[in-house]
Amino acid sequence: MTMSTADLLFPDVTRTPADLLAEYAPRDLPEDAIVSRFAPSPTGFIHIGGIYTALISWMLTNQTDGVYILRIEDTDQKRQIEEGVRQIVESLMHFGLVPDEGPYTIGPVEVRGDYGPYLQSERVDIYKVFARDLVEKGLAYPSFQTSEELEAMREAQKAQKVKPGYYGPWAKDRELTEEQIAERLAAGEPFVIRVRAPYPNKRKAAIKDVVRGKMELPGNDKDMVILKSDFLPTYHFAHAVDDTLMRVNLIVRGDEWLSTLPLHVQLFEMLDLPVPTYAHISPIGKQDEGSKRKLSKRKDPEAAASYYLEKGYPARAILEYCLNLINSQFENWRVENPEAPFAEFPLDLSRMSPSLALFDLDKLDSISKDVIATYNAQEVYQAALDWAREYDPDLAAIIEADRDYSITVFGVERGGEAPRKDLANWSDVREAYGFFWDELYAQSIAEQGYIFPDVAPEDIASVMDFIIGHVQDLPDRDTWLQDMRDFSEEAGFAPNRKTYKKDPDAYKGQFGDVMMIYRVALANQRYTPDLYEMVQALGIERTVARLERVKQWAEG
RNA sequence: GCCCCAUUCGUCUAGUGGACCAGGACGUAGCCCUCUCAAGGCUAAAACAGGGGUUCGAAUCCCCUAUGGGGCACCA
Repeated sequence: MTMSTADLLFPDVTRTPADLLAEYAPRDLPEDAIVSRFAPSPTGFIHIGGIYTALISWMLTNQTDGVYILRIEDTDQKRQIEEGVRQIVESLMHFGLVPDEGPYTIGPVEVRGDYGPYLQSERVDIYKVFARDLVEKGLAYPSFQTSEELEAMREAQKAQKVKPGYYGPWAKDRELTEEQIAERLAAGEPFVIRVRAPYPNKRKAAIKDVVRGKMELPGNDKDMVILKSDFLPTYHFAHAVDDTLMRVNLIVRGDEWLSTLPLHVQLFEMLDLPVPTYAHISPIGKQDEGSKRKLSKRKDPEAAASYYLEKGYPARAILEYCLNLINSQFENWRVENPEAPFAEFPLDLSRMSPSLALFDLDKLDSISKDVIATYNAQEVYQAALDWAREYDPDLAAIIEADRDYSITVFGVERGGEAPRKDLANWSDVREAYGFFWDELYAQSIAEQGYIFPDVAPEDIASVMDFIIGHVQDLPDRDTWLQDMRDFSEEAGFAPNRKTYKKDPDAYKGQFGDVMMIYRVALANQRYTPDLYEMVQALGIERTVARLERVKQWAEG
């Protein structure tokens, strides 16, 4: 008796596609619920574009009471990276984009789901069922070419100036008889399974794409590999099988898949499965020597999502920036809904631009400043500390040493109507607030000396004298300022710049100089928050100590 | 080389045949406020890639060119 090619190829397959379709039944969800998935390779590296894609899926599925799945595309055994899955999940958790279903256990959090396995390498038996089905229907066949033969074929095609690929007349094994196949199988020749694409293919592939609208692409006529020689599927086949069985109804992915879309549509049709809706999104790019290009994992450190975390951008700022790229209406929505969680923003893929967007760090900074401006002092303290523990341990130790004081510091000019917007990320903390902590203040003086304006030392000393006496019993803000003005004038400083400019020789300087002396004495910086608030935050003791030291310096 | 996709200020974009001498945001510049910054307010410079059509009328529709992006793997 002779065995069919399908039996020869897949002797251990007992189930049919119908069995699997029944096993992974349609989900019991609201009519318009979106089921989507994030499907990275397990390299551990998350591209900022990955976060961008995951964010879209997360938003849409959350807003429709759908399901957001993490599926790991580990079908390329050459690229395995240990711990990759864990790193991916941790990154997603850091951004708050936690999948509803997936292959992971992190600490107490165990996430599985009824539509797994979620690791493609564990789904081999499932792919075989569908591959066998195609072989039985004559829509797929084993192909025995070696990579050398394929390379030679491509060379020949290049020489003849015809399009490269395994198709029609070039597809040598397309017309192998069952007997021939049986022989070569018996001889133990390695093989792959290829789809039998119509050739020539005049039919156009009709596609529903939420970002680009309706499209018609030339139908596929290449006999693409669906199962590799190790029986692991290629992306194309896994996409059709997995997204069907997981009942995914919206495929969000990069537009690099556009060119293989006709193949995907063809696969669904061959398997007699409904074609899902797609959202092909454009990549994030950067300006590179006058031209735009996609952010490259190899060349651009800023392609890694972790890059922004290291800099200390709050996850929310990064996500809000991404939202801004996805739908520019987001920024108007944000103005109208300053308090609302960004997850409530009605994301609309049809309003997304189909072309490449450049990542704009200035814009990120601006958004991040707005985000941080909504934090209260404790939140700033906590977030800055969390960041510093990982990326700037010295700073962490310093701000942690006196928690109450640090919170007071972060409360300067914060929480009112117009909060300071001087932090775009946590690595800005040192520069903007460092001087508040004695250690960093002393360090600054040690490194660059005092940076007073050009005023005689004895005048600085006399300013110190006055402030030291005056600061002991700090009056209200207006009085304080008026006292400073009065002192300044009595001490021989012009009341304002204009007056000073008119007759520079008549004055020691101007009021602003006095205040600058005050400021530098306390911070050794030219740029600081409001002086009055600074004094309050520093406290009398610390303030006087700094002033005394300056006085000594000025006198000596 | 072939195929697909895209193209509005520096950047992200609004714009779906007349409401556009093209609007907003970031960035830039100036002014105001002011003890320095930050913020805030006001103002300014700044774009429909080019060429042909279609139409009474085009940023918007069609064609060509240019430029950019992506693909042409037993990688995703």
